[in-house]
Amino acid sequence: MELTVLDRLLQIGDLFARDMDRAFAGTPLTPARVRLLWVVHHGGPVTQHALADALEVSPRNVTGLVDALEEGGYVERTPHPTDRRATIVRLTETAEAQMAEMQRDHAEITETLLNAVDPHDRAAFARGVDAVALKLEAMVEEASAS
Amino acid sequence: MELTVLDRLLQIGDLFARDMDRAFAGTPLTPARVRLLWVVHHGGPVTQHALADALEVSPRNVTGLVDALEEGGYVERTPHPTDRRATIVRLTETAEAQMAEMQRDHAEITETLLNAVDPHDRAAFARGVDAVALKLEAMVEEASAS
DNA sequence: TATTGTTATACTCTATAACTATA
DNA sequence: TATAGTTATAGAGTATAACAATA
Repeated sequence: MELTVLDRLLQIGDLFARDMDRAFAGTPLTPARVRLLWVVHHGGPVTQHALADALEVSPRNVTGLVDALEEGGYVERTPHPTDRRATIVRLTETAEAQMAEMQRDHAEITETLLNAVDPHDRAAFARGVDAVALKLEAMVEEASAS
Repeated sequence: MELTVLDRLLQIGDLFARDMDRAFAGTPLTPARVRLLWVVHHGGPVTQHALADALEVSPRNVTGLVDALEEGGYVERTPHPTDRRATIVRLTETAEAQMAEMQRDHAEITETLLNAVDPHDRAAFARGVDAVALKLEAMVEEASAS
């Protein structure tokens, strides 16, 4: 069975996710937890509520993820300086270093994958990927509006 | 923050998954269950064990998915003609029709997305997607071998 | 002895609803 | 009255291990 372009695109996401999974096997890190760390790494210390919004999950879900990450020594809960209801989540030094390394790996993988594309095709490929992502985004938005 | 090509590719997978989710909201169909139906639709009636291999999940997991799908009227368990240990899973007519429709939608989406790519870029884009998928597949295989 | 599917158990991700402390 | 986070509860996906029936 020949794979369509869409199949290929979905396959890429799957492969990448599975590779990430494998990379964190044996640690308490799971995809959802890594995603939280990734968001805090990029956005800096943040309240759990804002984190729930950023991850598009429920506040309750964030509580569980932060619980596990705190116990594993990846994040710290510190009180909000002015709002005593709120909790600020920040990465520990270990986690910060780990995310920085992950970011380097990410960049390296991006480069390796792009190098796998014929040099003459690269620019068109990048434009195509952009166009498809934007189109799909618009389609999903339109669909969820109706 | 500018998105890299890899980010875009991952975003495409995410968007698509979320759209599928939304499409089956309100039914007992979930991503894992739809995936099982999809595999049976394409491969035909199959034992649960073979299904576990195809889906790359545990046999126990298949039992649960088939339980739910059987209760919902999407699949039927029938005895294997010669091996009395084994169970054959087949789609009901309803599910078969639903999967056929999904396949048509899938093809339509593929076409719409490709049409979003500049005609001059299309061939190069398709070649690039193929190259990236194959490269990533090779990378994952190599990584899991070590 | 090996294989198929199931029961038993457990962990993770996710959600909604009710509650507490604070704003 | 509204908001931040937690407790309570529940469903889904996943895994391993033990087991029964069959090959």
